[in-house]
Amino acid sequence: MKRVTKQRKAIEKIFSEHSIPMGIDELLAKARDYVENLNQATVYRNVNRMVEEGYLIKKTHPEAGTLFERSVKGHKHYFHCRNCNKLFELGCCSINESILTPPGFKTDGHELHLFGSCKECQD
Amino acid sequence: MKRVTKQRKAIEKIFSEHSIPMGIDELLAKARDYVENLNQATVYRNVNRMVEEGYLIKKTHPEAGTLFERSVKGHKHYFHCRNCNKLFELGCCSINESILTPPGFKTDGHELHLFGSCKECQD
DNA sequence: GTCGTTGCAAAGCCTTTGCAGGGAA
DNA sequence: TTCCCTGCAAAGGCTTTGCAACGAC
Repeated sequence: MKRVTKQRKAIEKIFSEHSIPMGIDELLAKARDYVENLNQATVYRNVNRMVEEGYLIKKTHPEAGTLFERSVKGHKHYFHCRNCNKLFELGCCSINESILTPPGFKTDGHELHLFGSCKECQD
Repeated sequence: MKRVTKQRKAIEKIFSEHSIPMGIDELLAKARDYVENLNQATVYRNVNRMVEEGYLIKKTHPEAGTLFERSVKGHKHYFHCRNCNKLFELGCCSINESILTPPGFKTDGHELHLFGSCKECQD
């Protein structure tokens, strides 16, 4: 049976407050505000379990490494700075999924990533 | 100055014959048909350089790990099956990047992913 | 001959795992 | 009390790096 530990609560809290994908280190740092001596292995174990449970989605970016985010079906739009590798959330768009979906396939969400330089990396 | 070694030629040849993304091991195995004692580190060094040169693109698949494929210019659109994790290529779209780009940011490309179930996973 | 490349092995990450103690139910 | 979860440290797996030898130019 599953147990609700303060470590797990802390990690859930982080994800409930941040919708941007996060790496293990970032997550660990934030979670340590709630659980001072939180261990990295514990974070790994929890996020992996959350992925299995379907609460999180695991992504791997060639440069940013492994990232986790809340699994939310539907629109997701990010601006990805090629220079500093930060992700920025974008507003909504008007993608017509059905036009793009191949026959026989069923679409339940989409993700759009823009690539370029963010404001701070323009110099 | 760059030198054209038989090792590098072998790796280029593999990519010119296969358009599907390949992992290091697969690549190494194939390339050893041409260069018997090809070393793994050499493959890593070459593909990394090819990525820098823009000849290859590095991707990470949740299950298959790190994959390399020839870079093809233009928009990239994939259908990602949530069930079997396969990627399918989609046709073109008509994204208006400038509408979505925040003020002060500069966009130079985008990627669109649809998510859902592929034809074979509908059952 | 020069100096970029390779092969080999060691070192570096990131992630997982074994184990004993701690804590939720 | 039970036994799942955590912290710690060690082990794994993938990737990079140092170094001497090799080979393209």
